[in-house]
Amino acid sequence: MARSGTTKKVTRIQREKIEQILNAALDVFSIHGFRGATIEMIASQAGLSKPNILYYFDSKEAIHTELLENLLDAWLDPLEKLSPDGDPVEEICSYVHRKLEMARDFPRESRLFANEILQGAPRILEDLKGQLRELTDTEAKIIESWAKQGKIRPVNPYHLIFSIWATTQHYADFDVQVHAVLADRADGWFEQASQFLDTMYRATLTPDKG
Amino acid sequence: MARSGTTKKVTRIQREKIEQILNAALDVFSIHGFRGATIEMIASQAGLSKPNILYYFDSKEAIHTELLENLLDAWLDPLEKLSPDGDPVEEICSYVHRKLEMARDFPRESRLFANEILQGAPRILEDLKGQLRELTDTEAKIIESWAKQGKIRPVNPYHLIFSIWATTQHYADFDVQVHAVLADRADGWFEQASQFLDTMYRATLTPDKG
DNA sequence: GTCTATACATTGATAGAC
DNA sequence: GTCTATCAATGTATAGAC
Repeated sequence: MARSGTTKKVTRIQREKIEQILNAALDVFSIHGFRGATIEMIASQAGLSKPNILYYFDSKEAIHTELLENLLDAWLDPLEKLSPDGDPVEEICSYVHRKLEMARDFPRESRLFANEILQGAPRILEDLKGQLRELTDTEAKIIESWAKQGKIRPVNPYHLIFSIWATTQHYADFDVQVHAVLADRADGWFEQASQFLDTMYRATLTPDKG
Repeated sequence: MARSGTTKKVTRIQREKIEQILNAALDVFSIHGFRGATIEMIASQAGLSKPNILYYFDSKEAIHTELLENLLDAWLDPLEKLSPDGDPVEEICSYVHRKLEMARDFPRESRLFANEILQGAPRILEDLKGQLRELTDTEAKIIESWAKQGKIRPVNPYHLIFSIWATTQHYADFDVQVHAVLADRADGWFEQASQFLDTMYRATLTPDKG
């Protein structure tokens, strides 16, 4: 019996198999997208048979959904950590840094997310309009209040946030392009990007002296 | 006979039909990606029958390839127009503006490209490593020389270019997310983004006075 | 040139032996 | 729990009438 909604007891072995499948599925979905991926690919990547995958999950879509749900919380966590009490420029630069680290350490998650958004976010549009929108509103208000107090230069907080998402996730989502362009210089990309973005956001946000 | 490699005479009518199909295919591929798209979808969008599509193109892949080839030149054109003789900050800001206009006016092309890169650029990797890499090297050298002359602040030219691509294409590729977050404020997104990016890149690039 | 009908391959999902 | 075998659906591409 496949573990549908009514999960009872799940043994350690079962949990490990499920992790193994989800990990393989993340590999496959993040590269090929939902429709481009096949259960066969996931099975092969996980070292299991096709029906065995479907013993642990009801359907291909069920695997995909579980991955997306797991993703969203972790993905938004760095934004949530903007502290109103810290030094504004440092807070934002450290947010940029955390996001860039995620692009480096969790590129598959970034691409899974990008794939979903690109195709119109059919499975997470409600989350975007709810959870993400609320969180962004909250953080935008913090940024706005910093601007009003003259602690950072006046900028549109939403587009500041968009630019941070874009510039950092770019290194995961467009990884192939980045490497094609940098070629032999690609090795130090993380440090280079980190330094560039730090420079850019400090220049953008640091208020004029006097 | 399908118009394979050996194209002879192509009438005006034929050219129009081909345009019609390519336009419909761009709609479909840009949303669903290559594998997610079906010939049936393209046919329906173009108001033609499925075999009729395959009368004008050898295969689904042939349509996709033609779209990608048409795309690349137009896509890289704004970068090519960076003039070494203009005012550096203005040149770069106007490049940003042109790219943002393209995200607004050609979002389908942007998403088609993004889809392809996300999946590892199987069909255009050689172009990226050749054409794109050379062009970027050339423009990076121009930016570097501006920095050496003190006309802009010293920044890593490659990561400056990456950030411009990322921030502008974000409005096409992540359009759904942008609209979900901005909600009722979304109407003026282009002007807001344009102003924010102008502010950011001026702050980043304008050298300190004195 | 355009259609209907169809061949053929892929793939999601199930049945049933072990 | 895991496998082989298989079904049903989907989708690419072709054949052949008109």
